Amino acid sequence: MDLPIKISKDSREPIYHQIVNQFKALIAGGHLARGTPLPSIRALSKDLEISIITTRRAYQDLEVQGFIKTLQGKGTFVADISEDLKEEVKVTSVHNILENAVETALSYDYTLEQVKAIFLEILQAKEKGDS
Amino acid sequence: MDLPIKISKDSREPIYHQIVNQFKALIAGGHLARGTPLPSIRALSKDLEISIITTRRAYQDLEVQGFIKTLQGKGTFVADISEDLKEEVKVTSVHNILENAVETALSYDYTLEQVKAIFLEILQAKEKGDS
DNA sequence: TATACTGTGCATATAGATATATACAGTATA
DNA sequence: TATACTGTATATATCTATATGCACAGTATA
Repeated sequence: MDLPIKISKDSREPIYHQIVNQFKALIAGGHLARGTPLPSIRALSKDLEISIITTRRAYQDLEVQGFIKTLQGKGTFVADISEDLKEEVKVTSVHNILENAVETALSYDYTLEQVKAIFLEILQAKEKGDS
Repeated sequence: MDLPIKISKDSREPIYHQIVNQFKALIAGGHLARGTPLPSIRALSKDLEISIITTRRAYQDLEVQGFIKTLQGKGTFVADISEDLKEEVKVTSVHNILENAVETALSYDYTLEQVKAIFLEILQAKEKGDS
């Protein structure tokens, strides 16, 4: 299991929140099939150099939101969620953040045309060797 | 002076931060010309129902960043910043948030084409009666 | 059964945002 | 000059989010 979970300890966003969001994206995005075991809280904690409690909090949040399920003594696994739900999570997450970005641009007095132009530039940059 | 400063006390974003960002957008976006007086810290505090210290902190941050200047006893005013600087603030702020949104979409396994389609939908919605 | 894994619960530490009180100092103006 | 505005400084209190350490409990398996 070589999960691409990366956290920033300097970010304003809480660590447990970063973990939750990244797993949500991996699960809703289809990179983690149902039943797949997640790293144990101790393993992930050691890997990310954070406390067990922080990892646990992230896993608890994910469980409450229905993305994973934990079995004491056995481990933590990707929950059995429907494709519809995954799709809905994808759509709303991405829609919200994009809409928020547009709102911010408008608050800076950009016109819709300008926002579109900037956005298309960003996409073009991504199409080339950005990553 | 009827400033459109709105804060959310429930937001994860600190109140002073919300105030800073909104004034930045108003100033960089050209809605507040240089020399325009801002509300006094006491007036804004009362208006937003927050403490004077919180307002003061926001104003101090804005001053450090060069957007306003305060004169003891006189008040607080929009600073004399160049159009170039305003433009740079606009560009970087909006570019960053849009880029971040795209990154998030990619993390959810959307393709660039899909992101573009969703984005264009949002723009179209805005063009109609969204506000 | 021993042991080495899993997750769990509780009590606490730390940092940051915010609120409050108090006193001070500069400015405008009737 | 009186007063009613401005901003300033400082010290403290409170609340909350976040992170943590430690002891406990369930499970798998050699």
